[in-house]
Amino acid sequence: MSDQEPRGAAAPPGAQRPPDGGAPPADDDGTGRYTVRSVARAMRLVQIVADGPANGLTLSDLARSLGTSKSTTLALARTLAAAGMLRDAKPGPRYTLGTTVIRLGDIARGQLPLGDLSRPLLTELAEETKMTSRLAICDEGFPVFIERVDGPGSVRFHTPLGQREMPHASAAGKAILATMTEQQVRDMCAQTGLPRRTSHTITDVDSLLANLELVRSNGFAIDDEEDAEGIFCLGTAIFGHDGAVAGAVSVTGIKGDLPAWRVNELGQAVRRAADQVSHILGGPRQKDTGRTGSETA
Amino acid sequence: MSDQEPRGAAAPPGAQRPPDGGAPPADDDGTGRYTVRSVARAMRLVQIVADGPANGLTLSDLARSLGTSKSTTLALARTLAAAGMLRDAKPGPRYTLGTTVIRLGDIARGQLPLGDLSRPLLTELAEETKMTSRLAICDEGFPVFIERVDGPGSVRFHTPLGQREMPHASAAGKAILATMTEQQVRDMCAQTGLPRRTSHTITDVDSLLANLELVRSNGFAIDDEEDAEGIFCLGTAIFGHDGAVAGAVSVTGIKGDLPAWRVNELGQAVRRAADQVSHILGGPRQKDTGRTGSETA
DNA sequence: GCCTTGTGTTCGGTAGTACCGAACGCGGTT
DNA sequence: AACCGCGTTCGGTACTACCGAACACAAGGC
Repeated sequence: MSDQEPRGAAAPPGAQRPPDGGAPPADDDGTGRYTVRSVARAMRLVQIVADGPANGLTLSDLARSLGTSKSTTLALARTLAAAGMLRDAKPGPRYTLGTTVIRLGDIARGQLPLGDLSRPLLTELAEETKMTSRLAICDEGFPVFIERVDGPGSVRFHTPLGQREMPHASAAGKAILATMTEQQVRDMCAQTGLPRRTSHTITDVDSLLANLELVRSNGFAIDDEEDAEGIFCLGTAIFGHDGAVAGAVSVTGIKGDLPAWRVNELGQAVRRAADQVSHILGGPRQKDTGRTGSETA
Repeated sequence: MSDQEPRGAAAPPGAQRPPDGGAPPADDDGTGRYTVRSVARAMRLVQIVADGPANGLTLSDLARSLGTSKSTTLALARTLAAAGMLRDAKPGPRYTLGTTVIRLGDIARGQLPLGDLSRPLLTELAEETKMTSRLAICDEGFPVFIERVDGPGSVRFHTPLGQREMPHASAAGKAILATMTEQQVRDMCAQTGLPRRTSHTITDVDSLLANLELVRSNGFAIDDEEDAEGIFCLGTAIFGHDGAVAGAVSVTGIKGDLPAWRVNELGQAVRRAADQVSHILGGPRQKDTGRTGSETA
């Protein structure tokens, strides 16, 4: 986040370091140890373009955001453009994301066994519940949505794909957490904390653990305006062939549109869909309650 | 493809290049001039993983495919993994595509004005025609599909997104070519040639030009087993707010399922959908015949 | 059992290169 | 005209990305 370039600013021009090399490889870009700087920069460049406006950014914009000189930025951008990751629009070169990105994303979803297979099930679920239904994979404990089917005539939510969601403030996240041991849950929470998103967000571990107990007995997790005001989600976990949690299925809708008496019915529908996904994966159906088998791992 | 590393092998150690610069910066990686080598390699690495098996590749596999040492490959892979572009699976580190790729792809489609907006239209078209319907953007003359909606109960075709299709052997491609001048078409063909895909593929420019004339008078383009045996496609162009061709809409199905008398009806349906997309973009409806207006450009 | 072959990993050392800054040519606005 | 801003090119040098060898570990063969 707050990484600044140690390159041009810090080193006095005359100070030539003795060649015997007292300096270790010098932690690279703030990201980690032993990485390739120019590549890390290039990836940050892509991120910048992705976060930028839809009509693209100029080279100077990129140079400023990246904190490098224009010439360096040009070289990076050219290389990325040659690979199709970036694309320079015609009038007054503005860089946007290239088509290769789309292709890679499509391949990634296809390789992620759940990719295409779950689509029909999500479509069915979306029609049945009239809500936006999504499928998430479990990425080191975090839910990451990889597929989305909007309900018929439903409002379109801003639901980005491929992004880590907060485990404690999403239905999918809590469905996944509910399959873990208490210690694992505590470890997860230690990583990210439990940042408040709305006035309903669960912000202490003990309340979360109690909530997860409820998830286990109900068979589905609920996000009742805990992530965004007015938004209601409901999700259940799915399991892979090894019995470990593989992700979750969830539905999203406007809280006001949803009478309380429908919640249980929705929960059953989501759970039925999730079980079918688990079945495709060769995994077990969701356990009714309590133990989930992942404890021995 | 057949680029070999000029690094350690080619340059004699003592031969110090005269500083006046007789040699130009030495074409980098085979990709283009003035690019950053390590970044180009990193992107090739991602491509290799994408083209590899779904269960991933080992580091040694990557090193072999990339033609670099394991240590270099490790540094590249680590950097990419830190950015989320790659992901090392748990048992015996195997690299697969990371979730960032999915996120970027989703953003890219969202930024590509057609992204979400066209979805409902494609869904409608898919239900109406009972065929797989897709939307392509025009990338330097080439059609690149960015959205796909499978028809109800239709066979799932292998239809990768974000990939350049052959202009002469796809309905979308010919729909786009039909908006160009003869010279532009010839230039396009000169770039890629007209490789034969099936026994029905059009392989000489004059036949192609004649076919395009037919496209203009019909108002839609047909791919009658020209790209793949047994596959029938039908497409029409869409236009942006500047009046230039922006892409195409096409439907795909099994040739045998499609009686000849339905072709015209399908053409009208596709064209109606394409016109609606054009309308969303603020562009003109497709012209009935002949001139397409892009000739003056 | 040991030896072999594979894996992923770390560590020096050097040559090469990725980086910056300055200068250039353009098209726009003040 | 003079002025920014843009994208682009060109040298030169400090740095860094690269390789190769060595290491630790796991699996498979004789």
